[in-house]
Amino acid sequence: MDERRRVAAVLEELAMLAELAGENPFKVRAMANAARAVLRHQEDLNETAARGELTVIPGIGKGIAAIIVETLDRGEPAQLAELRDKLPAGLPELLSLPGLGSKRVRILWQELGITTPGELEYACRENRLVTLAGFGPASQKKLLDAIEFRRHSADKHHLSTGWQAAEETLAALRHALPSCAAEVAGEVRRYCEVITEVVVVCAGAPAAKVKAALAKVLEDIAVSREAVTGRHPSGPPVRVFTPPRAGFGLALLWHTGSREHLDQLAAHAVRGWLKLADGTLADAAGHEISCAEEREAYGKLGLPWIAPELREGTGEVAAAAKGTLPKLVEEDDLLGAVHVHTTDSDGTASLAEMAEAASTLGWSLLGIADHSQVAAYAHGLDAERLRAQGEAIATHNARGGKPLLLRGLEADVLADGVLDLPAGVPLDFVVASVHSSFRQSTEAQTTRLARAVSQGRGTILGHPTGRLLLAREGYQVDLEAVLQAAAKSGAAVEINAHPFRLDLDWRWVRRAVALGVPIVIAPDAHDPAGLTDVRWGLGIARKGWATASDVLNAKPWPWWPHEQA
DNA sequence: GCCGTTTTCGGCCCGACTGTTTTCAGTCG
Repeated sequence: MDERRRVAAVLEELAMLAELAGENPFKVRAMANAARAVLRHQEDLNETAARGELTVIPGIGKGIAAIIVETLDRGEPAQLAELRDKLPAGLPELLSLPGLGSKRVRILWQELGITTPGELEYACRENRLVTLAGFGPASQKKLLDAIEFRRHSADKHHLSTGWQAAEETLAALRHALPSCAAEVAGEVRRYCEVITEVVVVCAGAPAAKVKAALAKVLEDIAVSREAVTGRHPSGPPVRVFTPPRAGFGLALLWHTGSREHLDQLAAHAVRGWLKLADGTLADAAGHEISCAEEREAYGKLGLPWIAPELREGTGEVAAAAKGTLPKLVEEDDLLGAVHVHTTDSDGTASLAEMAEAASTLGWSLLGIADHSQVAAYAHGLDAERLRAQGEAIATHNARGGKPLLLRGLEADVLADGVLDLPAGVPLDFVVASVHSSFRQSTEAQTTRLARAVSQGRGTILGHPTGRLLLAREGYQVDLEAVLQAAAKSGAAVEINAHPFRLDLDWRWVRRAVALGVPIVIAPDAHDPAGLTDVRWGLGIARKGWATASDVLNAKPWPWWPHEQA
């Protein structure tokens, strides 16, 4: 973690604990603001501190400058340890439950002595919350649901987490066992938005060597008959299968496909007088057929290779047999991306830095979409600042700067589906974003979002949730109705690829494709590194059977306004 | 705690919803 992030994390924790301790809310906010200021600060913090110029940074005064210096020198300010000692350790976890803020957490703690989610669950089940001031039957039920949801998702992980764990595992194997064939399989390879485990196939090495190779990457490593298992420090369990080298292709096929995909493959195999079961393929005489490469395994089954993203048993085997598999959207198809934040709202890099990062990625388009005015918490742009940003973008484009920048806005959807758009400021596109006002009945949320989407071409629907998800359980939208509205108005639907907002279920992507609603793959990036998050969105698009022509930011971009001019 | 003065105190970012009240505090984004 770089120095800025480390200091910002300390300031954020200080703010959270100070809030729980009941300190002045404005002091708390000052800490949180300072954390953001640190993230935005361009220069090396140590150098700024050495010159004694920390207080030059807006939002940082004498007090917080001292905290930063202490953090840089000693790793942590004394204040932080004091606050941790003063407060029960479970309070931050309580605070993270939806519906609980610092005030209510303090009431639970001081009135009922509740300091952990477990204690809270007991209290709810014993009906002890209803007598508490500010609480009632409804909040008791909501909290129980939230705890239940958390338990239910405890063994689920975001794709980005699984991806990271898979890459580290794979790198360790390839480094230690260069002669082996190793590849990621399972849910990660299929680009499932949520994964329960990481699966890797490593062929051609004894399990003991595989175990040794993983010692630095995984915890709790064990060797069973068919696999080496462990747990990545970030959470997900990892299984590494170790077939003989000659069986790599078939093992990869077997450990990648969903149960449904494998069942359909087995049914297809029978028609060719073959038997696919338990990871082995045999001919009519019962002789085992080995396949060193995956393409070869599909070939033996009389099928072309099927992209891993499609292996969910939703028609891909039949399509492969008929030769009608789609030509999925590829990374090279992407011209660029939209929905990118800058320091003008809550990003941590400037417009110029984001443009440069996009150019480095080889993109020719970048759509800037900072927060709209009502999102004051994120320093949303009013008409004047939005106009100024638009002018900066126009200047960049007029100079022939790379990439071409689009003027956009992530506009919150206000009451009755009205978008928070300042009048008279020209925009190339808008990302309609669900505001907290959407936390009401499914019907009302759907109506509002559908109205927002029907406001016209170039509107991109942001953050819709079809099912789950780990971090976004609050939204309830009838996506079918919203997609219908989008289909009518020519609006596009966004796949938000931010690791924690990867919440457009691939089944809805497929539905959008079927309805002819264009898809936009958006990184929702707040810094240059975030731009590469489009890979998650790209994977989900492919999983939803999207081709280049289904994706708005793949060639060509028909509504690109500057081309029309 | 930060900031900016009509400089040493008073304001700090806001709109909407929910569940609890019986007019509003707490939470969220």
